[in-house]
Amino acid sequence: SELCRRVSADSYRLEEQIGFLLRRAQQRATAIFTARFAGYGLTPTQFAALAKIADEGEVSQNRLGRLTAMDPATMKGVIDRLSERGLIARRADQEDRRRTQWRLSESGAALLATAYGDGFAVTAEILDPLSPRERGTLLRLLEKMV
Amino acid sequence: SELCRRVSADSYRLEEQIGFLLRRAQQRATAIFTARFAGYGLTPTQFAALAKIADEGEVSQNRLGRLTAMDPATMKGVIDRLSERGLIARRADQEDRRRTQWRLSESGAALLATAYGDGFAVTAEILDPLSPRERGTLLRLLEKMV
DNA sequence: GAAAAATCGTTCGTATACAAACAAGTTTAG
DNA sequence: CTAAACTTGTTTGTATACGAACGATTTTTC
Repeated sequence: SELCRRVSADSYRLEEQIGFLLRRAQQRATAIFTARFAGYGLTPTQFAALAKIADEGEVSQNRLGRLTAMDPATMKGVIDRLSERGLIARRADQEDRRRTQWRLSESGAALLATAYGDGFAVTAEILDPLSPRERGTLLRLLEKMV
Repeated sequence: SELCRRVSADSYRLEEQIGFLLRRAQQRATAIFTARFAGYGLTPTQFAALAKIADEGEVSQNRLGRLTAMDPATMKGVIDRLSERGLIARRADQEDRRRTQWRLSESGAALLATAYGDGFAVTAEILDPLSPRERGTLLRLLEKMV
């Protein structure tokens, strides 16, 4: 139609745009994670938060957000849900009264210890379509782009 | 501490997991898009929907969802917002009374005609950290992985 | 031709994701 | 030392994203 001709989209192909490909790749990655972690009831961001708290031992909410690439508003929701489930415990910071420090609870540590193996399995499944060499290349290029 | 030792996360590095890298890459891509498209008031998914409707001329809601990689529930929200802004127009399908067909309105076509250029600019900015050769490699690997 | 299966669009609930504005507390500049 | 600037965490509002369940309709199967 006249309308379509005028828009003239001949050269813009959505399927080839990096933004669209990244969105689809992340959808697939999330689906693989969700299937594997159904039994834990953990989302990718919740698992990332637990893993980083474990790395740090004790960490403030804002710093945890920076380490896991979540903004403060998003971090609050993730922390609230982990806290409600008793997987993490808070401690008021004496030196800076604005801060809340978080650490793993006993059950959080136990859950995470079991879940790590599935974390590796998720990564392996996501990368399965690629050769070992391609996997390294992809990680390197994504790292360079971010 | 005992808790940390037992979790033993030494080998799981969040920063190197493909899922985490994809999430960060998409965050950056979305931020670049949002900055460039602030004047249009269009989100990445809304732009993708408009571009695909333009490609198809007229398309059903479910088919549009498949073309833009959105599930039906997500598609409904995107369609509703585009429709409320008058950028797309509906038509009841005579052959299949379950279907709603969508096409660009005059203003939607006009907006999209201008926006394509910024779409290309967004792609260019996202890929800017990579060499031309690396850009091709990244697209090929993402395509293979999805 | 009737029952079964599939498709289309909708609704609800939960979970990121982020802009914007805010209060409370801490650090820095002059 | 004090005012300005910054940091920390919270709240609100909007927009994906998807599982699950649903009614209406169409297609397939037998």
